[in-house]
Amino acid sequence: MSEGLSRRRRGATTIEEVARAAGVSRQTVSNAINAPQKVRPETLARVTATVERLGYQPDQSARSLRTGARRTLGYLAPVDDPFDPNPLMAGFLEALVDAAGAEGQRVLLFRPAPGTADPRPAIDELLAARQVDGLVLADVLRDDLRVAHVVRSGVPFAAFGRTGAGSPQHWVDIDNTAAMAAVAGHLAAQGHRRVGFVGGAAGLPWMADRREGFRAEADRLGLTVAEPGELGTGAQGDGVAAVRALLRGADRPTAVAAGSDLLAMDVYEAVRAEGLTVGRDVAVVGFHDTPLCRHLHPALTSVRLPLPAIAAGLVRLLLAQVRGEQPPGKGLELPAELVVRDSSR
Amino acid sequence: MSEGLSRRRRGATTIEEVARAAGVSRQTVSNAINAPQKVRPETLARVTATVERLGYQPDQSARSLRTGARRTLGYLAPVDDPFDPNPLMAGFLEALVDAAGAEGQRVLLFRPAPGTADPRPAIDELLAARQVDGLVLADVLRDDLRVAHVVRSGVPFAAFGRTGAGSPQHWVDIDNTAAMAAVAGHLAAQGHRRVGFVGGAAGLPWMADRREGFRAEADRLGLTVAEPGELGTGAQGDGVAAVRALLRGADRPTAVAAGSDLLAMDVYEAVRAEGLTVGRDVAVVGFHDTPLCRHLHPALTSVRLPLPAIAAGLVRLLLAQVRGEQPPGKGLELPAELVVRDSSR
DNA sequence: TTGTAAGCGTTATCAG
DNA sequence: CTGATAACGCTTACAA
Repeated sequence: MSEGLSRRRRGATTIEEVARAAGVSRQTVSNAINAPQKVRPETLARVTATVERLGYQPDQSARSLRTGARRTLGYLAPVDDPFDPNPLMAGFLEALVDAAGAEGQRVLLFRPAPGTADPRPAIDELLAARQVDGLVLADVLRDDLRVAHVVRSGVPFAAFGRTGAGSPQHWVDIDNTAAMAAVAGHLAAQGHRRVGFVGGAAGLPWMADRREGFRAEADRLGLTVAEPGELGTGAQGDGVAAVRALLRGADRPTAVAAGSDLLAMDVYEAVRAEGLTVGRDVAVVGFHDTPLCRHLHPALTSVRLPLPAIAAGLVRLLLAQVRGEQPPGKGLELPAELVVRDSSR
Repeated sequence: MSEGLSRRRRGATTIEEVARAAGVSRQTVSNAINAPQKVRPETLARVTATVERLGYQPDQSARSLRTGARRTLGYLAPVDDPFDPNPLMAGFLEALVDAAGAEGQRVLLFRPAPGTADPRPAIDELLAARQVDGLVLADVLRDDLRVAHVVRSGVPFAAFGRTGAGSPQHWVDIDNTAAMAAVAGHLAAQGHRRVGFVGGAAGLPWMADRREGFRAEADRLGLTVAEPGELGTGAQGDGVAAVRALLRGADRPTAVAAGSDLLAMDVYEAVRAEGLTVGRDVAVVGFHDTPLCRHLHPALTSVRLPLPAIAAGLVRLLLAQVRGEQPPGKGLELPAELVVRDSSR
């Protein structure tokens, strides 16, 4: 019986104890918590006070076993390229935990087994053990293995990033196109006529959207857009070399928009290497508004993602499915905000 | 009864179904999973195969209710200063999830309610609902409110960072002193005689250790150490100004060690602003080895934290307590590795 | 409105 | 080594 003892030692108050202390039955306490309108106000007050006094909370395992609801959302942490990690992972997670908490949900982190790239076994395990009510996926591609898998398994999910046309449109994303159009507009308003775009590794849908959004608006405004040639992500220096080439010659761009703050750092270096000054000779704009921006000199203008709104949207989308409601048939596209700093004014 | 139906829809295989399919009783299946040595090998094989085939995993809620073990560790996400976020949050979390997973544990993220600074109510809630077996705390100070609180509540915990002498020594930390001694040694070996240290906001114990470790070893090696005056964290530019002052005059340091990679960025800027070149006129060393290092020009020498080992140590420490074993009476101090790049050679 | 009884899926106890 | 029975703490019909 040392087992029951150790459990008791954790100070776990049970519903039974609350009931006894309040002079009512177990079920009345349960009702007071889950269906207060079923309890006479005066009884409710007494029970609530007792709950408060004893610091009682229902045991989540017992509750889950009975109701089937885990009150927990799983977040599949992407396996990052250490060279180019998701710069928002930490901030997004914090926003997600807050948004989930506002709906009474916890966030459970999980990852593929180390050394494994395929996340599907990890997903299956989590679902088989019934530890979550739904899943949040980040960095979702149009054609994503994870999405296909969770759709097949039937678990509620919500994606940060867009799913393909064949999949349920359970996603939230920022409007990359509009954000970069705003960047182009900002640069035009500052008087720039020749602008550059640095997007890094091709193929990522959000990067493609940023490029297109920038080019289209720049065209509309009569700006000339230049892009460097191949620009690998990660390997140091070659990105800089490509941007330097862009900055040579008489008709060099007077402003460069980058697809991420890290890429903007490369642009800073290229500008310096060409003997020019960021913010005076060449304006630079980044993307993500990481803490980095304020540590660069001059401070970097960047596009800020509405992380709390994104997280709230994902949680709402997820809980709608958990409750069996029909989620909206299309994704949620949120605006991102341009934060202007000295690098572009 | 639509409730039972929806739960069933999730495809949850029960132990009962496995037992039927394998032609044994429930308990035999349970034994096969939890105490294989109690089951005759041939039966075990049959049961295991059936478990595999049906993708069965015990329902974690039921299991927790019965055994008291949640198989889940709580991670209290620090409320970051957006100006100076913990640069390792993402990487540390990934390591923690991996380390926990290796021991069959999940990681549950939680935070104080938004707008609240005091993490204690959030801790109490999590414990009252019995959702975790133990807690991981990060960025722990010698005299930490959170530590005092969890000690009082009696829940197993492990701290990244050091706890005060009055608290249980359930912590893992890097050897900041030795790491910075290694930095001083490295700079001395490169022929530097006058070196600087930039530590940012005073008062943080790890920063104090870094400073002391650096100064002590520099002294021992006969180096002259200079430090800037007040150097606020966050507010842009003033840190740079302080470092610039340090770099003026004939006996300027030829190398500067920074207490973080972000501070090293300020040093880069100060060096440039003084018309000098990083890596040639002034060597620079950072701390944390964030992805930033490889995006700076020249690439930044930095101190890499052994995140997987730290995470593994924390999990081991935590599980020892959960199992009722006596944890070691002192903390675990792990070495950090100096990664030399072009900024200091 | 309250109390009674049942059962969620699992593991531990104890008899075979 | 295997099979019946009880219990973990809770919620939800159902009857009072």
